[in-house]
Amino acid sequence: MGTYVKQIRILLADDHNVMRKGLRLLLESESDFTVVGEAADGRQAVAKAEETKPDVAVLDIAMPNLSGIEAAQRIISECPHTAVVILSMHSDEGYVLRALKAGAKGYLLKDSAEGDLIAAIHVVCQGKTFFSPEISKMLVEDYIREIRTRGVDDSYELLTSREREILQLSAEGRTNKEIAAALNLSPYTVETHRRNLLEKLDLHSAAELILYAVRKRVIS
Amino acid sequence: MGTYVKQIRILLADDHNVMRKGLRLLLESESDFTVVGEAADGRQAVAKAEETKPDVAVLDIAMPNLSGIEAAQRIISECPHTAVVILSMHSDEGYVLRALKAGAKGYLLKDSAEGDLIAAIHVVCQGKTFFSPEISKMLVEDYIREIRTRGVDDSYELLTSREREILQLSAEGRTNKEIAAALNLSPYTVETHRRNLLEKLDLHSAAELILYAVRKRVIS
DNA sequence: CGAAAAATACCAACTTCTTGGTATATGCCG
DNA sequence: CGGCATATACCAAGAAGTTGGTATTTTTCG
Repeated sequence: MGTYVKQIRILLADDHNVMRKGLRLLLESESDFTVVGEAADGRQAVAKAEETKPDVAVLDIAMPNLSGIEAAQRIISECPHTAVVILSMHSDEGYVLRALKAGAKGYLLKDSAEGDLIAAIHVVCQGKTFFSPEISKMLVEDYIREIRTRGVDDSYELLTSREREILQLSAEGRTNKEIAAALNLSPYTVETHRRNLLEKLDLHSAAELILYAVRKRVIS
Repeated sequence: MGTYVKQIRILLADDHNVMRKGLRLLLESESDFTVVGEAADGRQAVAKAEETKPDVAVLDIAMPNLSGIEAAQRIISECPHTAVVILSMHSDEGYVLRALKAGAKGYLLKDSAEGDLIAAIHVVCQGKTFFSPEISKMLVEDYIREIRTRGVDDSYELLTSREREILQLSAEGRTNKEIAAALNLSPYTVETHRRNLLEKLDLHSAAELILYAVRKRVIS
C-alpha cells in the first residue's frame, strides 16, 4: 500500500446533476479527497451534512428550496467542524458578504482554475480561508475604500504627527499620565498636545475625542 | 523601430545602495520601464518625486530621515498622479494600514516574485491596486474578522434596559449631568447606573465605556 | 538667516469622573 | 411572605480632564 494520507471527506451540493457529477470526478481525481455525499438542493445539503459530518461542504449558491448561503449558515451551526466553501457564478459583492457573514471559509468562482478549488479545499481544512483572486481583490479594495473615508476631508489634515500620535493613544482610553509615560514626556506636554487637538478639531472632552477617532477610523 | 510602447517612469527609493542598483537593473530589464531617479532616504525621495514627476514611486519603508510611509504621504499630496508602491520587509499589519492610509496603491514584500513587482507597477499605473498575496490575505481576514465580531455576545446581555439607555447616552459623550437632565433623574442616579455598568462590564473609565459601546455597535 | 510651526514644559482654578460608602421604594418570583 | 433585582438617591475623597495662562527649544521653510 502507498503511504497513508488522511482523507478529506467532502459533501457536494449543486442542483445541476451533470455539473455535480463532473465536479465529483474532478475532486475524486485527487487521491486524498473522498466525496461522501451529494445534494441537489439546500435542504438536502443540510440533511446530508448532519448525516455525514464532512470535513468540507462545497455549496453552490443558486439552489432551490434553500440557497447555498442559508444552507451554509445551518451547516455551520449544526456541524461546527465542517468548513464551507461557496462555489458561485457571481462575484457580486452582496453574495460574498452574506457568505462571509454566514461563516463560509472560502468563496470560489465557477470559472476558477481547478487547482484553485483543490487548493481551497485543502486550506479550509486547516482552518484557513481561501478566496478567488477576484474576490480577494474586491474585498481588499472595499477595505481600502473603507479605511480612506477619512482621507479626503477636513481638519484631521491640520494635525501634526505628534498630535496624531497623542490622538491615537488618547482615543484608546489612556490617561495623560499613561501617555506621558509611554512616550517619555511630561504629562504637561501631553496635556498641551491634547488641548491643541481639542481646539483644532473643535472638540471639548476626552469622550468627543474618542468618538472623533472612531469616526475617522484612527482606531477600532 | 519596434512598436511604440508608452514608457513607465519610475522613481526608486531604498537606503541600501546595492539593493537599489539591483532593483534598478531588474526594473530596467522590462522594456517599458524607465528608472528616472533614485533616492537613498525619504527626504530625497520627496524631492526627486517633485523634480521628476514619475508615474510610479517604489519606496522602501525603513529609510533614514523620513520613513517610506511619510515620504509616500508627501509625494501623494505633492504629485497626485504619481502612484506609490511600498516595498517592505514587513508584513506587519500596522505598517500595511499606515501605508494604505497614506494612499499607497501597492504594498509588496521584498521576498515577492519579481513578476509581482513588475505586475504591481503595471497595474498601479492604471489606477488599480496591487498587494502581495500575503498582504491581501491578511487584509481579507481582517475584514472578515471585522464583519463577524457582530453577534458574538457576552456580558452585554446582563445589562438592564435602564443601563443600556445610560450606556448609549454615556457613550455619546454626554456628562452625567446632561444625562440626568435628559432623563429627568438625579445626577446621582445616573452615576449609580454608570458605576453598575462599569462593574458589570469590567470597565474602569468613561473612555473604556465608549470603546465598548463602539465595539458592540451600540453606537457608531 | 529669520519667522513660523511644532514640540516641550509648568502652574492654578475649576469641572467631571471614579469609587468607597449608604439608603429607600418597587415589583417579581418561588 | 421574603428575598432579589431594579431603579432611585445622596455624600465625600481623590483621580483625571479642561481651560486660561506663560515660556523655552527645535525644526521647518521661504
